[in-house]
Amino acid sequence: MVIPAVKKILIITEKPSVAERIARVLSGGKMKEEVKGKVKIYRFYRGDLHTVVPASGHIFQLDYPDGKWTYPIIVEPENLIYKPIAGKKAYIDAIKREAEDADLIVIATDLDTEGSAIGLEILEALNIKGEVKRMEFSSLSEAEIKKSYENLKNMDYTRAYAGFARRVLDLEWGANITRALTLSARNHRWVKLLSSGRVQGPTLRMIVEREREIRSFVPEKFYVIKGIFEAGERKFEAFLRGKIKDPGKIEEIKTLVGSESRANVRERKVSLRPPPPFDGTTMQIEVSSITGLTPRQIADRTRGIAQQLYEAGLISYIGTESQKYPKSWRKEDFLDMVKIIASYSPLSRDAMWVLENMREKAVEGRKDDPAHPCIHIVGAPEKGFPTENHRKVYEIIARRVLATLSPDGEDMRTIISVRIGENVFIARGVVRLSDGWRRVYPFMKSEEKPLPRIENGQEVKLIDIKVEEKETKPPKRYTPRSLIKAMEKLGLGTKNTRAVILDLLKERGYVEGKTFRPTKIGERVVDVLSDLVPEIVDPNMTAKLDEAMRRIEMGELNHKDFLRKTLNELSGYMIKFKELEKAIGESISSAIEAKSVGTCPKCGGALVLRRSRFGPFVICINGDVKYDLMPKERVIEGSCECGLPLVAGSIRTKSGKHIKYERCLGNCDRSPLRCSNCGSTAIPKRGKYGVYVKCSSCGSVNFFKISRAKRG
DNA sequence: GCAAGGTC
Repeated sequence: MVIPAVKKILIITEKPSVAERIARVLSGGKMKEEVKGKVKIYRFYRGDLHTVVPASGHIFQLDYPDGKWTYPIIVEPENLIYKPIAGKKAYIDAIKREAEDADLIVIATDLDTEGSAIGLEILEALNIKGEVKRMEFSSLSEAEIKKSYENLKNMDYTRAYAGFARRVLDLEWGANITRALTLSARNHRWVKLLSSGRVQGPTLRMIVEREREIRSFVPEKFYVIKGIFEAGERKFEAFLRGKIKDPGKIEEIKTLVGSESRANVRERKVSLRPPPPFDGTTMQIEVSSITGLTPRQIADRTRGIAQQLYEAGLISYIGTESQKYPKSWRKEDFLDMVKIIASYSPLSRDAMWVLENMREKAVEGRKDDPAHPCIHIVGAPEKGFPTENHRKVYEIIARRVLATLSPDGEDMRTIISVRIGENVFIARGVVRLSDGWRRVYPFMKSEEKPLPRIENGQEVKLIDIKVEEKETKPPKRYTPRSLIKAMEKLGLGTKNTRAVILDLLKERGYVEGKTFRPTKIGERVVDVLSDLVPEIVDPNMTAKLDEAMRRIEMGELNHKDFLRKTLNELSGYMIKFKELEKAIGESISSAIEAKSVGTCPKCGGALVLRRSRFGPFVICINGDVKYDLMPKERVIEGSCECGLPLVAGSIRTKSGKHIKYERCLGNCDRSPLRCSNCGSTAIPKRGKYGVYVKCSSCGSVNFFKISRAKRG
């Protein structure tokens, strides 16, 4: 008897949820789950032995081989290395172990350049040899998973190379420019890090340019002219069309008072479609603006209100990016959902109304997510809600769902225009004809502005003119939202990275405030880069990269050729930078307002207050001395007799009493903190588990809790 | 100490 050899097929996915889904579909639900470390892997037989193991996004990071922190540093792409990303070890280990005895590796990461690059990085970093295939699917429907599995493709190397080229370019340009900026400034002033990159650069430039537009803005006066008209018994107001800048025009218009003319009245019915169902992001934004809760309170992964509603089985997955209902849903499924809402008494009247007036097809939005449908209702609470906020969030989501199944609303829009000579006055009105979905979802603004009934052609008389003086306003600073939109328009960053990059600009000290005001350093960095490395502050670089990636993927362009060319360009810029390093450094560092808190005892330079993730510290601008502050201490006015600044803080004794204290930054003898045992100077220290006070002479340790030391 | 991109 011949026992047929069973092969081991290893399927590697981009994330755990996809591993689970693929295993479930291909095994018909009969897979076995094994937990390796914190990673869940799945095994099943389908003829051969199949193992599905997830990655977690990128698990290796492209980096320079260890070396000196200098520039220019241009490394051939093949000499860059893949470093394991901290925190991803469990995934790396699981994949490595499962790949060892696999006969066939199937890369089942997302079907885009980044997904293929993740596949390539796993193959190369783990040195996986042998047969490799690619599973190509763009949705996680059962049919598509099965189809892609039955039609395995060759590994899509060109697509992966396109992603690899992006990574190399971003790393080498970013690291070179960051090092160049930082090192040049450091010769003059102490700076932590001055970074830039393909996305940071143009984004910061937009912020700086906006600020300069605001600064150079000259307001202009203009006039809004309102005519009061009389038509028989009725009166209405209409605005003169056009922007009036010439005050002489006002007098001219005033002479028209008393004129008669005929009204031109146009009416138009408009239907207003319901809004689409929520995806995760729009849910957060909208629920936050209706309730005043912060997006974090709503969607925090562990304690968020919506997250809890999801875990309680009341709403569907909130992390979705889809604004579409499940593709498999038929009319009955929608009816079932509305019935669930109807079973929740505060909404049952509205839900019943929707059942009676349900539209043919639910309204859906453009955004889609292969893994999850839009946020919808899956259950009703049995015994109310734990808090009022839970109730509010649930009801808003339920109402949103109802709205998508409700009929259009209808408004009547009226425009009355009156011409007197060359001047046209216009009045606009809106009246609600039917609420439609607005009955169940009353959160979107739609104001009614009724106008008196005027017939088309009716005679009207201008009886008064009112003038309001106004000024043109400068453009507004960016808000996080408007800036993210602007980035999106230019193709800068991705939906996952835009907000992260804005945080980074803040952390670097380039911008401050809620409305992105550039700091002096931010402006100087933009100026220096515009001058020396214009490419890195130009959104065009991203456009060029996108085009190159497209061509690499199509096989029209060799990624090595592309990289050679762009790294050559970079090298040219960096050589120029190095030559001018002194002047650049002076220029940047002159913008760094190192607010001095004292003078360095070693070199006499300024002492400045900084903050790291471990807490505040004081450092000499030349880096000669550095003093840590306890997390809640601050530098206060005046100085210790030894010349160093004084700091103030408070400690809590074991009995819970708070004691305020001041001390010398250098903990010299004048420090008022005394050991409770022997009376000599005691020094607060920062340890792993918090802050404690240790006596320098008798060594006794008093555990005063100042505050918990932050973990890195 | 760096970038930008995934995922959590």
